[in-house]
Amino acid sequence: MPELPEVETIASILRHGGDHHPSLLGKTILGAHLLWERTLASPSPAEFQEKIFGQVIREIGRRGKYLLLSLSRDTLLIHLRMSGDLLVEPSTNPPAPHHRLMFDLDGGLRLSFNDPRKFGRVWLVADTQVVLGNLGPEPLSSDFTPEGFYERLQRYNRQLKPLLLDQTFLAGLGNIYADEALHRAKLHPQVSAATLSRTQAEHLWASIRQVLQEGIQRSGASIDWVYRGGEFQHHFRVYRRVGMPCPECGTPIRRLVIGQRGTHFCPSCQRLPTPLNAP
DNA sequence: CACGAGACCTGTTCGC
DNA sequence: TGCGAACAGGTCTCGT
Repeated sequence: MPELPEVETIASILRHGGDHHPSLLGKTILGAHLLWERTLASPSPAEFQEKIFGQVIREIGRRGKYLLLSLSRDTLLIHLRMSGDLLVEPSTNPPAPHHRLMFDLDGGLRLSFNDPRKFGRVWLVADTQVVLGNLGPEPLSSDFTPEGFYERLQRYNRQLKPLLLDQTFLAGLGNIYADEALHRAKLHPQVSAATLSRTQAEHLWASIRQVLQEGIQRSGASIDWVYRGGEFQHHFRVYRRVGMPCPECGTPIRRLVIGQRGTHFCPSCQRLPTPLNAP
């Protein structure tokens, strides 16, 4: 589920409080219950239990698709992968189906990591660089510039779609926002990054920021049974809209598999450049 | 270096 | 209706 806008939305809810719970800032972690072993990436379960006890949640942030809870001594990093979600509930609730890790907090609250597909991972580390060290630039930060983006695109003779999904190239884009950004930039997902003109690169840069900002503004996208609250799914222009008309030109949207991911695009607005030596 | 396949998992939806 | 196939917001590892 969660790409940058969804993780940002969850971080914001945990930081400022939600409909039925207060902010988690200042809460003390009284204990952890690990229900699916592999959810905890590091350290060992025993060390995790021992280290997390008594730490206070000081800050709640995000880097790429990682949720960051800065604690008294360490940082708790959470990656939701495909189906993960976080909820705050009374600590007396019985564990719901698919709960993988639960944190008891003071005030009778519990922070629960729910993840049907079990792909999500949690780390407790002193140094976040161990986990976040290879991430690419943060697309909404001021140091992500159109000039720098153009120069980095030039370095890769790779198809655009898989490159945009590569978190070491750019942090936070996932399948939905990559498809939506490419459509707004009128670029075919299989165009080689290195062939983009300066203007095309700048257009893509602006499109990426636009879709992410709109996603955040609409509290993310909610699809299927995972994650609730977001509205961005009502504003997709191509994602999962096979056969429906392109909002720009009316041509039916098509789907391709690129890098093992379903890819949605308008075959009219997003054309592959014709080779110069074509017959 | 660039790319594809397979793995990790469970649940929903689609097609016959 | 039933049942298997296809598909799903992500990332890692291996082989070519």
